[in-house]
Amino acid sequence: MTELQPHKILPRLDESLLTHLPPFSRLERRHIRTILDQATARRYDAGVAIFDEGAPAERFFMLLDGYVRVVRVTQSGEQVTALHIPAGQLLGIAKAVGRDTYPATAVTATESIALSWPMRLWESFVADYEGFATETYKTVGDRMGEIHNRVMEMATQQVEQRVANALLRLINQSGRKVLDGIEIDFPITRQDLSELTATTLHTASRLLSAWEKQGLVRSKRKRVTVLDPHALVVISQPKSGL
DNA sequence: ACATTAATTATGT
DNA sequence: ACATAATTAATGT
Repeated sequence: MTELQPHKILPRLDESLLTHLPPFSRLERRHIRTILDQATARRYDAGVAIFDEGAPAERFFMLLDGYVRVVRVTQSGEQVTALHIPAGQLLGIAKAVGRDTYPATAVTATESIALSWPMRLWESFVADYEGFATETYKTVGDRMGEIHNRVMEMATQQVEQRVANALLRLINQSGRKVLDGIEIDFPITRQDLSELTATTLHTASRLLSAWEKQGLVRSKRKRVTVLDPHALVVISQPKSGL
């Protein structure tokens, strides 16, 4: 009890942490080694910001465990969750989109572990490691596509369809199979869901309650399980005649 | 077809 | 006991 250390750095990072992750999977062992030797590992409690929107992008991250939400704040001060990022993906890669500040805030949805590197290493990673660039730009493209899809949804679909779609995406990207359905693998509130779909907490709550009565979903506080994905797919289809 | 306001209840530390 | 989450009804645009 005499030596209090705020947080411990993990002793030695094992190469197996990175070998199976897309940005690094094609690299030779010695490359992985030098990459790991330059990395800093940190553990984050749930609900803390890994970095803040607008702050100088000093480091980029690889999420090893947990989930983070990428959050932006509008002029009027409302929070909007842009997307969720599961373990195994890069994070805070401002340089990949030509920025030197973070474009959004990253908040841990669960307790998480991430590696990080100083941003000055970005160029050398891209230059030195075959496949790193292509893989990361692919994920950037995927994310932009997803955000774009949501913007389209906001304009065209009704609330009921949007939250149905949001739930379907969440179980596809971050779902965990349980006995009778697929549970969203991180704590998510009605508020979160409403931010994802640009509606109010109350509407999201009503829809969830209604679907629960119909046996499509089951939810406890902060946990949502989809029991009948197909029924949600049906709901997510725009109604004919509009 | 939704949001907003407000009151009420449930749930987790 | 307290704060946070979720439900529900009433009212507004």
